[in-house]
Parts: sequence; C-alpha cells; structure tokens
Amino acid sequence: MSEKSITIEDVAALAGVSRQTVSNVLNTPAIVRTATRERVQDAITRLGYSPHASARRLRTRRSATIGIHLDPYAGGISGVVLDRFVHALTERAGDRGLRVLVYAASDQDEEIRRMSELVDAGDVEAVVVTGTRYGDRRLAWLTERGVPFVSFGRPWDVASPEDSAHLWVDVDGASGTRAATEHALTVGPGVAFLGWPAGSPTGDDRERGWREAMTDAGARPDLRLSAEERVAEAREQVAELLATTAVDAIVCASDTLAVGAHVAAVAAQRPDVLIIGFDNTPAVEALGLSSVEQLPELVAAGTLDLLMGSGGRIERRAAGESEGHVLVQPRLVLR
Amino acid sequence: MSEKSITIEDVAALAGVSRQTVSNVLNTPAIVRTATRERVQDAITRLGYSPHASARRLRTRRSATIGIHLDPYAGGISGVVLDRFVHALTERAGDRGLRVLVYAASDQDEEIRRMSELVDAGDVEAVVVTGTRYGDRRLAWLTERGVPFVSFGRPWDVASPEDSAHLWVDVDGASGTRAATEHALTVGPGVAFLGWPAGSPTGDDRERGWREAMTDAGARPDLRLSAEERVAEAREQVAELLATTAVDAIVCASDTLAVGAHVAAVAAQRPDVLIIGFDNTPAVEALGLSSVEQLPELVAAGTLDLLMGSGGRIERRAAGESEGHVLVQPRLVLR
DNA sequence: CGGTCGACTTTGAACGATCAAATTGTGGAA
DNA sequence: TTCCACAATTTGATCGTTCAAAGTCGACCG
Repeated sequence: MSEKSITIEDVAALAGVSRQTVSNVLNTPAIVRTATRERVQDAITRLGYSPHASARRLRTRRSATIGIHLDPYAGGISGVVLDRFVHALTERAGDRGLRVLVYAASDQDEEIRRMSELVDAGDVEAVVVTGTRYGDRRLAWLTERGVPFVSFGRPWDVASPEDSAHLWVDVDGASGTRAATEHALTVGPGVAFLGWPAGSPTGDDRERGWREAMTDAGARPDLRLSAEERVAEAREQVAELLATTAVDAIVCASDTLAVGAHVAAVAAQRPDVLIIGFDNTPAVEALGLSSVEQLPELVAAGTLDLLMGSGGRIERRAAGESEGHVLVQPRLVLR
Repeated sequence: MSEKSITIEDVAALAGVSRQTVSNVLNTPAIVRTATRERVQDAITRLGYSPHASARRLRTRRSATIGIHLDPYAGGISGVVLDRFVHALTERAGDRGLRVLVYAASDQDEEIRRMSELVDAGDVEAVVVTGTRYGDRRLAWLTERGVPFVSFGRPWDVASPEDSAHLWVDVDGASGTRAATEHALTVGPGVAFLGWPAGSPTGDDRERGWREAMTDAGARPDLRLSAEERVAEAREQVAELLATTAVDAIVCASDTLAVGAHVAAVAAQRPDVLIIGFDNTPAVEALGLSSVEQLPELVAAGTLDLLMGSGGRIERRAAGESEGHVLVQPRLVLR
C-alpha cells in the first residue's frame, strides 16, 4: 500500500472533470455522456482507483454488508450444513456486490448484543439468522428494531408460516423425509423413523414427512425411535430395535443418527437394512449411505433474493408489506 | 432503527462537554478526569450511543477488520478443518475487537483480485491466507503491497521457514504423524503410510513424520501407499495392500484416506489393523477411528497474536523486522 | 504578584465520498 | 433573434469521527 491513497479527486483531475462526474460514472453511469464516461473509466483504471468504502458508507448510510452468526464449533457433523450455507452465501453475495461479516456468539442474548453493536455501528445493514426456535428472541428483537433480516428456518411461533411478518427461507424437511420414506418402502413395509426427542420444530417437521408417506402407502407408522444428536445413542437405540423387531429400513432425521444406525446394522450383521440420513454430509458420503441433501446453495440464493428484492440494494420493508419466503425442496441422494 | 442516529455530539451535549472529550473517553480514557469520564459514560449508556464505525474508519484509516477467504465447497471432509479455523478465528477476533469479513474466490488470481478490492476500499486491514502452496502468488502479492497478513501454512518456497519474510502459523504435521506412528508401532512393526501423491508440501511433511519414527524405531519405512483425496481410491489401494502384504497398522495423511482404509479393512475382515487418520473430523469420530487433531483453536489464537503483536491493534511491520511464526503441536486422539 | 507548568478541555480542519441545488451548454420552437 | 426545456456537469454542504493545535484553569514557585 502506497503512502497516500488515490481519491476520487485524483481521478477527476486526470480525466479533467469534477468529483461528482466521477461519482456518477461509478453510481449512475447512464446520466454521463459516453465520451466523458470513457475518459473517466480510463483514468480510473490508469490510477488503479477504487472508492473508499468507509467514506461512501458514511455519506450514504448504507454498508452493503450482511452479518451472519457462526455457532461455536461443537464437534459432530451437524455444523457442516450451516458452513456450506455460509460458503454459498458468501459466493452469491460477492456476485451481488455485498460483503459478508461473520460474528461469534454462544447464546441468543450474546448474539443480540453482537448484532446490536454491528447494526448501530453501521457495519452491517442486514443480518441472516439461522437455527430459529420456538419463542426466538432474536426475531422479535430484529423486528422491533426494524433491521432488515432473513431467517434460515421458519418462524415456528406463527400458526401458519405464510402469515409471518418477516422473510424466511427454509428447507422442506417433511418433503425430504417423505421422498426418503417412499424410496425405503420399495424395500419393504417396515420403515422406521429415527428422530430426535419431541420438541424440536425441525425434528417434528421431518418426522411428519415419514408419517405421511407411511399412511399414504397404507403402512403403519409405529416404529418411531428417538435419540439425541449423538452417534452412540443412535447406535444403542437401533441395536435394540434390530434385536427385537423386524425392520426393512430406517429413515433418520440427521446424518449423525444415520451413522449410528449404520454402525448398529453392521454390528448386527444386517447390511440389508436400508438406512437413509439427512443433510448429506461427508460422513455418510464416505460410508456410502443415502441421504437427503438440503441444497444450501439454493437456500443462499433464496436468502439474497428476499433481502434484495428486485432492486440492486437491500430493502427495508414496512411490517405487513409484501412478505415473502422461499421453501427449498431437498433432493434425495441415493448411493 | 430510529429515524435519526445518535452521534457523539448528542452525547457531548447531554454530558455538557465537547465532542473531543467524548472521543477521549472512548479511545484514551486515561487522560480524562474521573468525574468527567463518569458523566460521559452515563450519557453514553443513557442515549445508547455507539460510534459510527465508518466515520471512525474514514478518519483513522484503520478498519479493525481482517479478511479471510472461503474456499468453494468441494464436498468431502477436507474443508472441515478450515471451517473450524474460521469459527475459532471469529470468536477470538471478536474478543479482541476485530471484525472478520469473509470473501469467496475460486482460484488464486480471483483471490488476489478480491483482496485487492477489499484492501483498497479500506474494508480490510489485514488478511489471513490459508492453504499455502509452492510458488504461492498471493504471498508475493501481499508482501509487495505491504498488506499485513498471516498465512495458515508455512511458506514452502523458503529453504528454512524460520527465515521467512512473513508471519505464519502452521500445524506440525510431521510431529503428528510421528506420534501416530509411534503409537502404531506398539501394535506391530508393519506400519504403512497412506499419503497423497508426492508434490504436496503438507503431504510431504506428514510423510516425513512417519518415516522418521519408523527409522528411529529400527523399522523399515517401505510400506508407502499413495492415493488422491478420495475415499474410493484409498479403499482400493488399501484393499490391494491387505491382500498381498502383512500389515499391522496404517497411518494416513488425512481422514478421508483413513475412512477409505477403514472400509477396506472391514471388507477384508481385518478389524485388527489399526488405522489412524489426520484432522480428527466428525467422520472418523463417528467411526471410532483414532486421528491427529489439528487444534484449529490454537492456530487461530496464534494467528491473532502474530497479527496484533503486543499492542491492541494490527501492526504493519517493515520487511526483515522481528519476524515470527507459530508452530502448533497437534494432538493424537485415541479411540 | 506575575509567570510557568501541567492537567484537562475545546476548537477548527481534515478523512473521501454522495446529495441537493446551481450552473453551463445545446437545440428547437416562437 | 429570443427564450425555454432539457441534458450534462459543477459547486457547496454534509455524513460522524479523530487529529493537531490552541485554549482554560488552578497551583505552585520565585
């Protein structure tokens, strides 16, 4: 970096025009005469000028930056989907001229504090919230503060998410497990579901897909196992199931659970039991298990579409006005 | 967000002091009289004031933001370590008052272009470069431009990395595979190494640890397999090895390779073969394989230590002055 | 009592861009 | 010719902060 930075004034001087004309070439090229525009462009490249983002932000009060929270690394394979989402969001945002700022927080209150700092400081113009829960304080806070945001995850408190006051993107978990279950039913009617303990909205959603597919096919959805998000616990549950009951396949609410089920099946010498996971993480890919792929890239694209609307910039929308959401259909990956 | 934002002037008015005094309370509290300081602090909290970051940056020409590149998601389990690093870096940076901006790029040239934009725009004050290679153009560019940076990965071009002109942090791969090999030798003398094709600096480093441990123990390091970073390819190589040669254990250059080796061992009914991976990703954790853990948290801490030096801000150092690096000792996780 | 020092505080001038309003130039209609 | 409308460009003000220099005040010393 040289001693002195190149400003819009330097460009203007070289091109023989005024500051504002250079600014116009950058922001509203259409109103500048073609000959002038080219002269300015030439000066810009010749000097290697690029506008000082902070100066621009100070004046426009727009940061063209979105914030997204990173969970503390917890081990396990559950974080992979979110990381993929962050990657995809970053790529897409770059294409659209947005920057992505990440921040850490270990609980909801800390996250709210961090968001508050970033928004107040004008560092961040909009945020993306992940992992929505029942009674999510973050959503309430963002709405109250009028901060533009999109949540990855439905607003679970509302009776019908379509009525939600805010923008959201989500993956249709039920549709994913339905597809998985329908595929599993081709192997035999004994399709179990291994999910998390009740009370997790995402888990409930995924369970519903299995239940519906079973009843639609005239099978009874009575093999419902439950385990926390840990390989060992899933293994125990499935081992017990295999020892006592006839099972053809197991549809799982996550890849972690699927890995546990797989290990149990191998140990019980039951390679015939079809196991399908959810998230399509590298772990099940490595083991050759089928899984439901969330397509984080589509989620990221949807997020930005909602945030930016039709215009090229982040929109602030009044409550109740033209709400929107995107529900991504996941894809069953067979192996 | 309210219609009008609260500025330092509002705080000054309420506290009955001038702009600059408020600024001093924020930046150099020591020089403000205690009574005044408290009055100002009170006004700040009462108004909920927080300084406008862009205005500050414009004036100080310091962004307190570090940039880090995110690779495109490639599938496989190799990206996990970097993601953990990003998480850890974000947490640590937040504690130190730094922000983290992520950007996407699919090759070195695009990465250089992106870095250039961010640095020129004053968005980013320093960058963290990951995945250094032989003849890395990014390092040359950053050095030439005088942008403060730290690389996660040694500068492989220099004969002795200690002489490097820039700051780096890395994990001592050789030390990790040495520990793994020493442990494996307790099972038997036939310890193979499954690595990548030659030419990868990281891979060469990890192979060296195995080779040294073997010769130190009086065993011959002649079982050297090679496969690309893919489960299937690793499986084939190991299957062939198991069919033809007596082996007690296999030390692998990555978890991906270890998973392949594991699958081959299971298929060959050789659960007795000890397999040790590298990276300690969730995939091997789920399978119960041992692995070398890179401790990305320590890498992140080291990165920031180097970047910030003793002071509370990012330092620009003249070439040749007080160089530094951190070599993190990995930890063998036994399962 | 006047002067000097030190601790604390205030004042004007940047930082580099965009906004809003004013100015210049050009062609056509009256 | 005169005037107007419109396009293209320029000028002055401003965003919120920190820097550098100058100002205020009381205490202390000779």
